[in-house]
Amino acid sequence: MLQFNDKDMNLLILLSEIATIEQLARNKLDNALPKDLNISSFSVLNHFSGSRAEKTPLQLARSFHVTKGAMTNTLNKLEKQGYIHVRPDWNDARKKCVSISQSGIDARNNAMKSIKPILDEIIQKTNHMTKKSLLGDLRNFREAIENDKV
Amino acid sequence: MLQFNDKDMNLLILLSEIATIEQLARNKLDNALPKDLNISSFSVLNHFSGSRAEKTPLQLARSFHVTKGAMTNTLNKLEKQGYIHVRPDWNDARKKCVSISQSGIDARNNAMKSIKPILDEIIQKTNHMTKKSLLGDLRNFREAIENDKV
DNA sequence: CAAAAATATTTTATCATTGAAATATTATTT
DNA sequence: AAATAATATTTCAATGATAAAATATTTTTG
Repeated sequence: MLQFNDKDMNLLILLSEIATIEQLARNKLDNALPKDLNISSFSVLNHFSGSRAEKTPLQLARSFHVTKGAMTNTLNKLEKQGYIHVRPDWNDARKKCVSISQSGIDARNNAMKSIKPILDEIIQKTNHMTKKSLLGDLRNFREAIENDKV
Repeated sequence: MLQFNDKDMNLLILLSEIATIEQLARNKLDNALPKDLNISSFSVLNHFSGSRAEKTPLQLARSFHVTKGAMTNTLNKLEKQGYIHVRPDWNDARKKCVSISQSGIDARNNAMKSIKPILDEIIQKTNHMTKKSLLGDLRNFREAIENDKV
């Protein structure tokens, strides 16, 4: 009779808890966002609100741990909407440089307003310590997954 | 000039950390699993390894926070593979009763063996306290998201 | 310097999920 | 008991992601 140890089982439970939260949060936010912005597009815009420095599509794909094709798709939509600027890299014709536009900033701020009630409800229902220890633990945990070579 | 408070921003960072981990873990496990089992199918089989009691498709959909259509899809595949038994509920013809088969148990154990190296590497790279506090905090956090009516 | 390898982006086929509609059955209302 | 509402499952079109191949450009090698 096969047996797996408790640590493995507990890790699977932990991962499934994470997957559940991701699904719940994604659906809630997706529904609350303006219909012209899905979570992927919003995340890219929000990323640029922290630092408006130009990024290449590949850098963005890596930041979000998403395939290059998926990022091409998201950036094409954002560009058509006028929310980002895309220009060639004059030093290397393989690359592009992506930055947020003013209307992208506006769209991001508007999107923030539409999801704020959801964020505030979650904040109100969880206490400060939970969220604070969660973030630190999650970052350690991500690094453990990110760095292993499989 | 629009301003959003730190709590909102930190919550978004936390959610994006969760999404990142989910994506990393999903890809790693998906690649490691036998090709006839994706994460969704494996999760259902694994669910039954804890308690082999029969469940309806709707109960399973709710457990995994997935739509009924998605669960129909997953269960159809598992049934074709012979990994689950599906029978009508004799008391209520709208319902079905799903349970795991012996070859489903075997497939699940086999799948566990194929992902074990990944699990063990993560376990080795994170310490016990991190994982222990993580799970508790995540459960509180999930409940905060789960229960709000939006 | 020409050929081969590496890098960046896009394209394509496939797949799993969603929301909503369709179907079937059971429970409730009047 | 007939009509209406509620519940469980399936189907369907649309969407967004993946892996892998295609294309274009730059870097490295011999």
